[in-house]
Amino acid sequence: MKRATDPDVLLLQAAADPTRLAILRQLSVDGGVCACDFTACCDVAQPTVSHHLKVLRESGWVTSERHGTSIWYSLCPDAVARFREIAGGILPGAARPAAMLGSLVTGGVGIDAAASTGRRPPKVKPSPVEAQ
Amino acid sequence: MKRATDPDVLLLQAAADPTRLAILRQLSVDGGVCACDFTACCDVAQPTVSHHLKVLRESGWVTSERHGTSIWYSLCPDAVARFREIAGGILPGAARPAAMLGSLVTGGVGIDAAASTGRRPPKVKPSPVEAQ
DNA sequence: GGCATATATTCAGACTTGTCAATATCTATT
DNA sequence: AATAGATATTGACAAGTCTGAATATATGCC
Repeated sequence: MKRATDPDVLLLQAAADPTRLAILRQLSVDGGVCACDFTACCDVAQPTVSHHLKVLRESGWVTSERHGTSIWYSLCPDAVARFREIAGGILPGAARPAAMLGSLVTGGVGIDAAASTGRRPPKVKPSPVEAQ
Repeated sequence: MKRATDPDVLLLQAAADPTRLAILRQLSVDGGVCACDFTACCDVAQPTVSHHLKVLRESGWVTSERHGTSIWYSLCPDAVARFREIAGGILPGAARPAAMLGSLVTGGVGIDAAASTGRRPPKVKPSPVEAQ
């Protein structure tokens, strides 16, 4: 497996687990939650909760604060904001025919279909939109 | 590993991979992209691209459409919208002291801190907010 | 049909992840 | 200091994932 280094991917990977998403949602509802309470909402053993909390901590999703013997977790606003940005950055731009506008619209950032692969389109390479 | 069944988790899992996130972002920029072009933007072999496209297809992220020998992929608006909803559903509600309002606010959906674990808070269980 | 191109599938290997039992660490209380 | 409770760490195992080589399938053109 190619170890993920992109921070966005790390953030998504941390959220992409049933137990951890449940933890995030619980924190979203309750604001600050004692670590001991997650064993109930997630139906896993205590070491497992601790493991997932560690993953969330190291990926920047949550911060912890000790109070007596228990430890309280809460969401990290930066991570929440970044998550929204990632989601907001993906748009279904299916209306634009890539073959015609792709290189213009992307301005060199995106793929120039012909140049990137070093080959020509077979004969014509019609967009799925304009074809039909 | 506990197989994920929650559709939200499946959607996140599909996006939480460097190659697949790159594919999603490329689709977000270009609208409709020929499968052959992803090998360039992701720097992986053709079978690998095909594998990731399958994952994205089965998780509902993309739809495919054949045109001649090539196959065009585009983002599925529903998945994009759902992704935004998931992101929007996580809020850093750290301002609310869970110990005081938790059971009231969640109305039985969230955790009732005292009841869920079948035990009482040690002596007092102060919120990290009100403590200090 | 035969050939070339594009995409999908199969298979195997290396690596990662989720889980829990056992144990350790830390804190507060007596 | 001893004890009790909460959380973290270690270790091990099962299961999943990513990857690419080899191969199969599908489409279009001659």
